[in-house]
Amino acid sequence: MPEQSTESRRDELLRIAAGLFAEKGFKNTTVRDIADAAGILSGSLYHHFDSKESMVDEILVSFQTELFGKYDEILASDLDARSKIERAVRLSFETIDARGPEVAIFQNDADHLGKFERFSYLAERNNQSREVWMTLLREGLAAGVLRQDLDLQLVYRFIRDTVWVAVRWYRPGGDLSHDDVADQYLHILLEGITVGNSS
Amino acid sequence: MPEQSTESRRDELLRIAAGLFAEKGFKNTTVRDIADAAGILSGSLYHHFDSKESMVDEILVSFQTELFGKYDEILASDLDARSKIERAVRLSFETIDARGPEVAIFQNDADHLGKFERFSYLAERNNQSREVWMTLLREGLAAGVLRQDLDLQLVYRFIRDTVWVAVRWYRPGGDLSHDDVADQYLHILLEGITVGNSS
DNA sequence: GTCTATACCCGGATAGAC
DNA sequence: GTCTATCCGGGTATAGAC
Repeated sequence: MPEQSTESRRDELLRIAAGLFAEKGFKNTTVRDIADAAGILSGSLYHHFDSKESMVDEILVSFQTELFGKYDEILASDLDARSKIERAVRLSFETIDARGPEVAIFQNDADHLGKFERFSYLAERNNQSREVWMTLLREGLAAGVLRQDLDLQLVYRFIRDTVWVAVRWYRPGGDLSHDDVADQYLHILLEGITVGNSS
Repeated sequence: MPEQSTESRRDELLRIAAGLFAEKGFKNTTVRDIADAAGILSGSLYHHFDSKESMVDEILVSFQTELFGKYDEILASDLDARSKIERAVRLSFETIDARGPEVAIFQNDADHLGKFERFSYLAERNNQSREVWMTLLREGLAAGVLRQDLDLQLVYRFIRDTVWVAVRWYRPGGDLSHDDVADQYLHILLEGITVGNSS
């Protein structure tokens, strides 16, 4: 078994920290909180990491690298316009399922962290995300899939906000799978909640 | 003029605090921040308020009293089921427009504050809000306005999350009025973004 | 109603022993 | 790789003068 799941102590500490950052917020989580949860003392954390900032930095970078790799796969695929939008929406709910803490940190703390130079990549990723979605929506409009009277910028904002906000209540392993949630959400997004709509 | 807009010093301080709580979060806003913004020293705040907690408490209570009064008006009105849902959605965007800071505080800090006894009313209001929306949705279903295959609990969560999340980007006095945003959002919610849907 | 001065606690981070 | 001990800054809150 060449790739066994040996989580290094370092990775374990990052996972513990991510959970706490997600739950309480970055600033409201103390290094003592993290150390307590890991069963060590706060000073010992500094054997592994420079600072609390370094920890959240590492968490966010690795998360975003993975996520945007998947967005790029969707853009590069030969799916039709509607299917690409569906895939991108489903990717969000899969990500909430698999990487909930990272999504929550991003939702709650990215705005604040982004003000510091060290985290300037957060704003770049934000722009990149907008470009991905606007490309998908424009393709949908050009393909005649989307209604012509939509304000695409506004549609983008709604989708961006709504595909991620479920991280507040979704719990992996609960009654609803991420696929169930994605099905319902796509149905609402694509066809609305009222009767008399197509498909 | 019997009701002139004499904002008391106390009210002014609460307004300043609300803006800062909304921008930086409750815990990340210091009493010194508030005092600086008000042009006084931190010690002087304690002439007006017991504590920082009292300030956010007062802000949240008065906001919620006002908001839920309006929900009750909608419930008690003789509008048809679809119109009630539309009114409730529009009320959210009106509230974001008129009381943005309070909405933001509620969105960002209510979960955390709600863990303390002093703020237990937040959980009660949360339940009350769910009851309002579930009532409206059940009326919509009974009236044949909504699709029968919807998971109403899930629809409720989506609406709850999405009608308030616009507080993150909406700016009063900008290009889009709250009515514009509500129009577009209702269109998406009720009929979806794809072509071939009714009305 | 505001200021001065200060108490007290908790936060991130460090140095060096083990 | 962890612990002990500690520094220092900044946080909430208080007492009393003005």
